[in-house]
Order: sequence, then C-alpha cells, then structure tokens
Amino acid sequence: MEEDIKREDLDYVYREIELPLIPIIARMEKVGIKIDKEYLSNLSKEYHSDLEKIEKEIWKYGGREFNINSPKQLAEILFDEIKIGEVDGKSLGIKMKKTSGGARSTKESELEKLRSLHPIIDKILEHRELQKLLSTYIDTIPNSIGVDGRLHASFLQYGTTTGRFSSNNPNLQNIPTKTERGKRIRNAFIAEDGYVLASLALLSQDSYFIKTFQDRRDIHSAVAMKVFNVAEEDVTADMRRRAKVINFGILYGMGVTALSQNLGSNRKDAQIFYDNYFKQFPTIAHYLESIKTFAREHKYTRTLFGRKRYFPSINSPLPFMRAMAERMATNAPIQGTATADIIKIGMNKVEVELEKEGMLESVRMVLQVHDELVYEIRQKDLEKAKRIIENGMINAIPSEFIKDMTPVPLEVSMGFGKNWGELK
DNA sequence: CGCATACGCGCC
DNA sequence: AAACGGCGCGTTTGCG
Repeated sequence: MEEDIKREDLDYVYREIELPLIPIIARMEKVGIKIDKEYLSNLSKEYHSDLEKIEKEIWKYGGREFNINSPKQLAEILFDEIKIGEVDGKSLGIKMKKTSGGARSTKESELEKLRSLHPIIDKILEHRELQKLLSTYIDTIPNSIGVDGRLHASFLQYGTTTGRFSSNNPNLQNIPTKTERGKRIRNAFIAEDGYVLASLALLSQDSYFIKTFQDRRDIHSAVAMKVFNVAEEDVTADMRRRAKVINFGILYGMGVTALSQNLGSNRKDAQIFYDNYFKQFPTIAHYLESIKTFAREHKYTRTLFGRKRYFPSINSPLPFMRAMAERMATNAPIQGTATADIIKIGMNKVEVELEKEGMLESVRMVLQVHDELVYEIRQKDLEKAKRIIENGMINAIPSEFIKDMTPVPLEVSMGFGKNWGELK
C-alpha cells in the first residue's frame, strides 16, 4: 500500500499520526481501567427495584401485563387499547411519526407529544432510561472485567470514516453523562490505590469565534448574544442551550425542519434563527460552501492534516443522495481535524514526553473519548504529569499547518479525582 | 437454534 | 413525506 499512500498524499497522516499511535493504543488496551464491581452491584439492585415498581405502574395504566421492551407491543397498548390521542373515538390530530418499517414509532421524541395526555408516558420514558442503563452498562460491564479486575476494551484506530477512534467490547465511548441516574455509572470507573484519574478535554475552535476564544469567553453564550441580539448579562440558560443546538446542528448541515424540532419552536422562527446565524457569521457560510465546491470537483475532502475521505455520490442526480453527501462532506474535515487529527497528535506528543521522562509506569492513558483523554496517574507524580499532558496537547498543532491562519490558542481543561464521575 | 433486521438510545 | 455528522449495542422479532 506504500504506493497508494504516496499517490494519495497521505504520508503525514500515516507516518506521523497513525503509525506511532499503534503501540500507544496497544498499551492503553493492555492497561485497561479499574472497575468498582461492588459499586455497580449496589447500583444494579437499586435500579432494578425502581424498574420493577415502574413496570407494575405501567401495567396498571395499560390494563394488562405486556413486554414494555417491545415497541410493537407498546404501540398496541398505547394506540389500540388506551387510544391515547383520541377522545370518544375522535382523533385529536397529533401527528405521530412512523418508523422506517411503517410501524407506529414509540421513540422518545414521539412519546413527548403525548406526555400531557396520559400519565403512562412519563412512566414509559423512565422505564426506558432504567432499562437502558441496566442492560447496556450496569449489568453488562461486569461481565467484561478481566482477572486483573480491570476492563480491557478495544479502541479501533480504523473504526470510523472521519479518523476518529471507535470503541467496542465494550464501548467505553458512550458511558452516560446526561441524566442523574446515568451519571452515577461513571463513579464505577476508578483509579488504582495510590493513583488518581485525570481527564483532559479539548475545548472547541470566524473572527467573532476566534475573538471569543482569545478572550476566553464561552462560545455558545457568545453566539446566543449574536443570534438573539442581547447583551451578555441577558443571555439566559435556555438561550445558551438553543445557541449550542444551532452551533453544532447548522455546522453539520441540519435543515430548518430538524432545527425547529430541536429548538422546540415553529418552522417560521427556526427559519429566522437559521438566516440570522449565517448573516451574523458569513465566514462560516463561506467556509462550508467552499468545502462543498471542492468536494464536487474532486470527490473528496481533507482535514487540516490531509486525512482524506471520498464522496462518490456528491454529484448524484438524486437530490437526497446529493444532500446527504454534502452534509457528510462538510462534517468530515471539521470532525476529523478536531476530534481525530489534533487529539491523535496530542496523544503521541504526550507519550513521547512521558517516555523521555521515564514516566510510562506512573502515568497511563486509560480512555479516549474523541475530545477527552483519561489518564491514571501515580499520586506523587501528579504535578509533573499534569504539566506534560497539558503541554503535549496545547502544542499539538505543528506551526507549519497554520502558518497562514490567525493564531488561536488550543484550549484544554483538566480535572482530577478518584473516579471518572467526580473529576474536579 | 443461530442469525439478521428493526427499533431505540447511550456518547462526542 | 422528505432526513444535522460520527459510532456500538441491547432487546425483540422473524426467518432459514
């Protein structure tokens, strides 16, 4: 494949990023991460007890016992037996989506529409949450623990089209963070005695954006100020949340319909947000357009460091195929630069420095979650380790790749603690 | 019985 | 009717 790599100009990505990373990932997999089995066992008991209570309530509301985990049976109960969404046989006209297979969807965003009509809905959603946490994490992770008491997942360097890692057996890149019940699972990921866990996260990167970063202000709040036309002190938590949706969604090609659903607003308002966004950030609109133009001509895109992804259907006569390819083409260099190239280079740099200092035993990388690295560090080496890790990541971008660009500091944040759930 | 698919949902 | 990007995996269901 040497010739292919040369012909495709992938030399830097291959030799400077991916190759040196192989033994580093091998070591991370071999080291694994310590799990508090007893903590998970206690959590399991608590959540199973909650689950059973909720199950009985759902059956009571439903009028009979049925398998709540079956979307098919659930739809029968909700729509054929309780007839939620109808009054005296007349439909209330709530538009419920169908699944790709034509069945009545029971996914969360659909059930939300029925929330105020029947108390069973809240119970079903709570049941779903508990069932998910138990079956995917709490009752399953312990089965993967090795004789050394540690979990050795796989991290696949070739696992994605954008250059990110993927993780499996088990997947340690989707451990819950969102809900209170979910967060508690992270407490089960612990440090060895005499060690602490440290997490390093990359903070995200137009002139307004760059200025915001240089001033070390919050990017989503800054965008909220612009799109809602308010002063910094008048940005509410809800405005910030909406701005964040806009930031990520629009960047990845979200349409006005999806935007309105995400914001919980009507289409007209969503269209106003959408137009206002690109009016306020014309350089972003221009950047996204230039990626598409390049992709249409060359059938591929590249990240900042040259990682390549092909889009054979970018000029398809089918509008949907074409639009899909355009979204993937604009996403690939953004996602790939930030959460593949940069963090991979940083991982290499940190490891080189640790090896130089003879610290590979006392500082071990244990997890990678796209923009986050988790290290297990011997307590007494913490200060020095912190400097090395932070420096390696902050200096990840070699200057020759950004010589024509406005300098933007690569910001990181670090937290420390005895488990993954409470890193401060 | 094993396998593939549909559905749903966890993360960044 | 009309799809923001990238993943892995659990349970259910139907098929060979």
